[in-house]
Amino acid sequence: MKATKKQTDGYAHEPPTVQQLTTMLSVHKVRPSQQRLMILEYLLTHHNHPSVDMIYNELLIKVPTLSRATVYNTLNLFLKAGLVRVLDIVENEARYDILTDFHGHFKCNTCGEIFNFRVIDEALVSEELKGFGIDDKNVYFKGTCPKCLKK
Amino acid sequence: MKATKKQTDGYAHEPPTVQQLTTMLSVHKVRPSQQRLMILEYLLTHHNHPSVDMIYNELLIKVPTLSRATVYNTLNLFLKAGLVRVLDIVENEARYDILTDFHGHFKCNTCGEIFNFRVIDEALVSEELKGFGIDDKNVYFKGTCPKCLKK
DNA sequence: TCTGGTTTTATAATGATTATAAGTTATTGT
DNA sequence: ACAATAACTTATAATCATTATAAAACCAGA
Repeated sequence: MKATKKQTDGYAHEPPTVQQLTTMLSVHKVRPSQQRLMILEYLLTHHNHPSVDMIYNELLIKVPTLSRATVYNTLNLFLKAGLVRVLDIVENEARYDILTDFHGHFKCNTCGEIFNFRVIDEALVSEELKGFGIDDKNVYFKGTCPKCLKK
Repeated sequence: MKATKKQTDGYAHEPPTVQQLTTMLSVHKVRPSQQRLMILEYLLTHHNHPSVDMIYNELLIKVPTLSRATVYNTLNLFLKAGLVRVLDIVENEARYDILTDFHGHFKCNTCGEIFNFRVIDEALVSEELKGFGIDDKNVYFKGTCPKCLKK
C-alpha cells in the first residue's frame, strides 16, 4: 500500500486548478464550460458516490441559476466520454463515481452510505463467459456497515 | 397436449402441480391465491429473468381480469418472503429471479438477454469487509453475448 | 458586432412503480 | 349456514427520477 499518498474515501481532496480540470476534460474530448468544470470538480473532491440531486443541491448554493437538467446532461456526457461510472446500487436513483480502478461497492441499508472494497476481478470471470465480450463489471453488496451494526 | 415451450436457457420445465406450488408458498409463509400460484408457476417454468410486464402480458392471455398492480404486489410479497431476488441490471426496470444458489448475471447490451454464470463468492469478499453485515451480493456484467458478437 | 453553433435553462412529457380506495373473495365465529 | 371480518385483487390516480423539447444565453470566428 502507499504510505505517502492519502487516498481515503469520503474525504475531500485538494481542489484541482481550473487548468487541471480543463485538461482532464480535453483528454476525454469534452469541451470545457463553467458548469462542466464545476461538476467535474465536485466529483474529484467528493467521494460520496453522489446522486444527481446531491451534486445539484450543493452547486446550487454557489450558482443559483443552475438547472437540474444541466447536471443530468453533464453526467450523461461524462458517462459517454468515459469520465465517470454509474452505479445501480440505490433503488431508483443513479449514483456516480469518478472512473478509477475496478472495485466493489457496499451499500449500508441503514445509513445509506456506500463503501468501496477491493475485488480480485480475475477470480470473477468463470469459464462460462468465454466468448462473451465483457464491457462492464459491477459488484454490489448490501447489508449493514460496522457503525450501524453497533446500534 | 403439452407442447414444450422454448426457453431462452434451452431447458423445458415440467409445470409444477398446484400442490407443489401451494406447499412452496406455505413454506415461505405466503397464503396461496390463484394469482400468487400463477405467478409462482411462471417464475418456476421460465428462466428469463422476467420483468413485471413480461409476467403480466403472458398471464393476461389466460386471465384477462389480471391487474398489473397484482403482479407488482405479488412480486414484492415474494421478495419480502425470500422467494425471489430482484436484479437491478436493466435500466429502469426490475427483473426477477427465483432464489437459487448465488450466481452472477451477464446482460447483453445488444439483444437484452440475461445469462447466468458461476461466481466463486469466497473470492469476492475482501478483508476490508470484516465487520460488515452482508445481506445481499450481486455481480452484474454487461457487454455482448457470443451470438450478437458474430454479427 | 453579426452569425452560426454550442450550452444551459425552464418546462413538459415519459414511464416504471406505489398509493389509494373500492370491489371480490376467503375465513372466522356463532 | 350466514353474517361479520379480514385478506386479496382491481382500477385508477399519484409519485418521482429521468428524458425530451424548445427557447434563451453564451461563445468563437469573420
